[in-house]
Amino acid sequence: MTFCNHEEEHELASQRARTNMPAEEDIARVAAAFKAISEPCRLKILFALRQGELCVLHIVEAVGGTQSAVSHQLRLLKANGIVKARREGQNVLYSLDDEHVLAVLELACAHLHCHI
Amino acid sequence: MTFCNHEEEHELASQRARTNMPAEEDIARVAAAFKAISEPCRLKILFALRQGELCVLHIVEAVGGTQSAVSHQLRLLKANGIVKARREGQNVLYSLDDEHVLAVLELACAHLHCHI
DNA sequence: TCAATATATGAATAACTGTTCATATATTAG
DNA sequence: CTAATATATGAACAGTTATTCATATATTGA
Repeated sequence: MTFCNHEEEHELASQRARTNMPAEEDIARVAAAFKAISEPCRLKILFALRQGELCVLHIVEAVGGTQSAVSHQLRLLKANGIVKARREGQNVLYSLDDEHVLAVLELACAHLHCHI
Repeated sequence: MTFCNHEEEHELASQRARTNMPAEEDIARVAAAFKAISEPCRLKILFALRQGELCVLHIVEAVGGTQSAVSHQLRLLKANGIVKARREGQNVLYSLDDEHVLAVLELACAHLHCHI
């Protein structure tokens, strides 16, 4: 505690930071969710799904890459609650899990000043 | 185009997905920003900074780890526009870059049903 | 100027992640 | 049932990333 000789309000903030730190488990879940949407290929999938639900090969068309790679990415996105899937005959249709996902994307784009 | 035999609306969605896909450069920037906040250690830093600006060693106290590791993480967060820093004497005080950052965190937590 | 404190960084290693390839499973048409 | 189409997955390799260690830079007080 000999470090940081600035005002008392910062000391208090430091204490609050410790007491208000979320549980390790919640931190890990949030981190995993962000990691899921932190690769260009997976982000492209999400941007593609803004248009509505798409089958796997349509997603492959939209984002490029191989069917296998896209399928692996979809599994990761689904495992982290970013997208959901439903089977319709031979096809599996993917879509964004809920409105939070699109909201986060739009916030991020606003933050980075890119108009999408 | 022989795949995916479902309704016409999905075909149209697929076409729109291609035409409305953001530029590679924007995709990369968004991905990098999410990657920056996708590691537990860096997320803890952000949660700590909810309380206001903190010097490096207070952050180290709040999140654990070594000073060196935290400093590396802070550099990454700053390089991606997630946090900002200002020097005050011997200390460098870090804070969340703007209100978008907190908003994204809160949205993510709401999505995952964790109350923080 | 010298010592002490705070912060930053280069290099190396260890751990993690994405892609590819081959193949497996699932569904439907014939 | 068989063939064809759509989707999923295990294993291995390649590329990336986080941490550590040692050290460098910056600021202040004596």
